Amino acid sequence: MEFLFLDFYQKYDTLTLAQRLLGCTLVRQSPHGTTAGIIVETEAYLTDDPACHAYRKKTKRNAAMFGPAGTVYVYQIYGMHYCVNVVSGEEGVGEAVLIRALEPTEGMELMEERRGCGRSSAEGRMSNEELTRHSALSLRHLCNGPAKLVKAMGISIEEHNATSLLTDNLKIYPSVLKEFEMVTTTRIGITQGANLPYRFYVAGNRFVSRK
DNA sequence: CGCACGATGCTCT
DNA sequence: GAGCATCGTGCGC
Repeated sequence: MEFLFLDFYQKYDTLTLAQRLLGCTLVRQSPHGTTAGIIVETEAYLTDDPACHAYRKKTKRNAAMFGPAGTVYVYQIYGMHYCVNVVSGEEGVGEAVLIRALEPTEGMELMEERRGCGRSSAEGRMSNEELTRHSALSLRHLCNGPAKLVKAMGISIEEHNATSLLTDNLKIYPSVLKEFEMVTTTRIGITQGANLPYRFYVAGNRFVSRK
């Protein structure tokens, strides 16, 4: 199957792209192995939107947002976490789609290692039934948040910010979800532009960060 | 299960 | 110096 080409990122406005990315698969290839997941939750950040990092002007941090559609924008938040965006809209404008959650499909073991969710000492005392339940729980929490998926996928500012989604290192494949219901809500964790309905997720999907 | 809160460091004002 | 596009823990129910 072919990955998404430049025209996919170029032909939609940011709000539409945020919706069209649902169901698509984010794939990361690293020397340690391949990890992948279906995008199940996104948020749009527009240039005239006070919550958008590019709302005021171009700075060193947000420079990647002003690149062409299909550029990767990674930034640090709360001093210890990172989030990843797909740059959208016209080059030079400054808009992007935040990827908020993935349904893991490949390389879950590697994801666990990167997240630091290895077997705890408590698990040594669990019955098989408990272990199965705990494993399922871990899977559900592997990529159900913007900073979690960045860590699980091994995405970093140094290696990925301002790079193109058309390279093997990090790319996106077309939607694997045929028909699904989409939910639209306000965005999470912001104060400015808090009532704009710019968050989208796959209805009923258990890997979404929050309902 | 849900809610409250502290960690932690960079960026822009 | 304030403010973060967050997460994990700890507590109460």
